[in-house]
Amino acid sequence: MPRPSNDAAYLARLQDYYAQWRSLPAYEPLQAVLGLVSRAGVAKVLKRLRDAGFLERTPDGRWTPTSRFFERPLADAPVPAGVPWAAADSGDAHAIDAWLVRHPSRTVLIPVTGDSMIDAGIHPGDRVVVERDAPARPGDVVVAIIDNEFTLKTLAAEDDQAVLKPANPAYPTLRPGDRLQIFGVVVGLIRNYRRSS
Amino acid sequence: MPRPSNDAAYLARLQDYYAQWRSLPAYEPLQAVLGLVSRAGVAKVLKRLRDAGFLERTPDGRWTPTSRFFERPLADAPVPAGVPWAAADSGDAHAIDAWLVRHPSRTVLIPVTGDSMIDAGIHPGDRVVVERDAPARPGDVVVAIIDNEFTLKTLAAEDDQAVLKPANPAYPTLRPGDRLQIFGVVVGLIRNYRRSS
DNA sequence: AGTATTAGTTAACATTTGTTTACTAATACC
DNA sequence: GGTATTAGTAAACAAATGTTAACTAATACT
Repeated sequence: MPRPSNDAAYLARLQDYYAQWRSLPAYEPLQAVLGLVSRAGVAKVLKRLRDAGFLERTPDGRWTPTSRFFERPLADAPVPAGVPWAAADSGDAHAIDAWLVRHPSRTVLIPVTGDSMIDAGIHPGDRVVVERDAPARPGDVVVAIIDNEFTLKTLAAEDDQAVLKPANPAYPTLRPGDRLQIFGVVVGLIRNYRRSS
Repeated sequence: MPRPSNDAAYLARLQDYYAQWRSLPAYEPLQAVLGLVSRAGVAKVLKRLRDAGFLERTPDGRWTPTSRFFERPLADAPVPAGVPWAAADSGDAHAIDAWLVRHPSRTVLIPVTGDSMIDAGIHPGDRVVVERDAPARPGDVVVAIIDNEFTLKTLAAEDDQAVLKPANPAYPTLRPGDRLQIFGVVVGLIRNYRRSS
């Protein structure tokens, strides 16, 4: 019964625009982007895309993409059934950042030196994504400051004392006692196999 | 002579807002975000941030972040304990996306399942950054297609034959012979310790 | 202390914004 | 063919938008 919509095409145009400008246009420029003639039409398209889960509103009422907006199927590949589709092209490359960094102003990248956390999959040359002033819980990987140096360890509790455990049997557990100073919590990790820069 | 601006703080608030909403607010809500009282003040802040290279305009005049907006401070380890935050102000910054993704249109993210590469620090739940159609050399971690499924292994040469070696003694070396089909080369890896989404 | 410089405010402006209501037109199903 | 349903248009609206100009106040340097 209903007249079919080509919302897929509208979504594609919005994705292209957003990939280029990292922002959505206002209604009037959206007319041109979507190929419509009336702002009212634009409003209806946006509402449908919201109902489909691709858009939402910021606190001040602006339209903004949801995470679903950035999802892309694994195109052109002999995709085996059962392989999750979390692939991306250029449009999603930007989402790496957003996925790892929740509070940009408090987030710092720290290069990893040494192999004391190698059993946790944290290798020399990796960079850990560290959020400062985040609450650290036992089990978290944290960046602590010991003897004026950064050190990367797993926070643990031992007899009601906070201790720092390496993920490498060759290193000892640190028991800094009151001198424990936590710089931040490791919330992510990135590794570049091309090792340039 | 000039009165000092705390544009760094303003930028931080914008970054946090954008990280949460993937969009910049309008002038009036920006007053609240920035802690200003007048829209005119907002306009001046935005212009300064544009002049500093953090913001630009979309074709229809909206403010939008530049690539520089997404750069993260890169702390050097070790860092003097007294001034940990100084590391962030060292000017050494780093854009995660640009560092990991060199050819966006050929780059794909693939979630890691299984532990066959765990000794290489590639854990289940990680996402590998895969570049398709890149030349694969022995020693590279590659995504191969075996029996219609993705598999993550290290490419190696053995008697002039290409073989796929796992990084886990519990798994066998694969010798696909002519049936070896390489989907892409792993150029990077990202891990999110917060595991949400 | 004096002064040049700039951050931020206040007030006003035309323009644009997003939305609503009533309408037309295209489509899928019976 | 007939009809219910929805995509999109047209016109109108109040409200918010972005900008300018004149002003005040804080700061760094001499």
